[in-house]
Amino acid sequence: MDTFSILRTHNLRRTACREGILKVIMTSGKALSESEIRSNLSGNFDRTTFYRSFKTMEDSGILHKIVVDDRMIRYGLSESVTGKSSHPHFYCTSCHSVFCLEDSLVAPQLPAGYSSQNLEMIVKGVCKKCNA
Amino acid sequence: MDTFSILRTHNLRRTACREGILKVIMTSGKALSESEIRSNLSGNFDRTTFYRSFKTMEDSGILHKIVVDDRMIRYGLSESVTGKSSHPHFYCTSCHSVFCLEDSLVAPQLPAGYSSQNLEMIVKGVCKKCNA
DNA sequence: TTTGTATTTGCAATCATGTTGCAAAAATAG
DNA sequence: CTATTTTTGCAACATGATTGCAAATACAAA
Repeated sequence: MDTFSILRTHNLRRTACREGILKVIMTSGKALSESEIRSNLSGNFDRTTFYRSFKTMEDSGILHKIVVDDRMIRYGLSESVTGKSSHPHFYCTSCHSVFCLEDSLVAPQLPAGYSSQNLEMIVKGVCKKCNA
Repeated sequence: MDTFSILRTHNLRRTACREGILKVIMTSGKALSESEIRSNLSGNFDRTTFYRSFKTMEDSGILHKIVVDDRMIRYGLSESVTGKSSHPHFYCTSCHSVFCLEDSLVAPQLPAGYSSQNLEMIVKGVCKKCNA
């Protein structure tokens, strides 16, 4: 799906910043941080605009956050856009990249009274490239 | 185990800040953020001292970080101290508390060439108290 | 195509979180 | 008690993120 259709089906206006962000993420096939996205983006946008674009697209369900403990928030395309189901992520402690894993996630048993909205799993380790 | 023994068995000096942090976490039975810990702590320590205490105790394997997407790092007692095995955490999106879940974690299959060091799972939802 | 309205942008200011160097203070070993 | 090593607190700094507001832009409707 192209960036234009993604924005349109989520009732968002088409702006250069949003389209640029989506294009960079889609091309990379990974979840990226704000700084990674900015350095791969043609055109110069204010940080504020970036943060607001992320928030808007997250709220609309286009992007989802991935947080690893290096305190850098990364954004990836959400399941409704990729068509994939919920899956674990792999964080390479050497090159700091985040990849999607293919397995599906199994929800743990919750105590009585608790309700679940969402499931996140991060596997930390070293990726193929860094292991070589 | 008391705070004194914990520090001693990990070859750390016994300081008021470290003992205070441990005591607050142990009493709460949850993973807490720096600000939560500070507000429950008698005695006033510089922010720097706090951060250094966390880092020292994390490096020694007494504490471990838990990161949820509100960008607040929480610290809980690590498995070597509690005797528990690796387990998922529950994050309440209403009261922002973090609880430990009892299930054990199952590692997903990794692609060839990838190696795993560590596994984290966060279930987001609403806890018993907030559901009531 | 032009115009009107609602949304989005960029800027400046501000806040929160976290880190570093360094001298003074405290903890431990002997 | 003293010497040595570690830890603390302060100031300065870095980074990530948010807010208010006026100017610019996107889009729908004429």
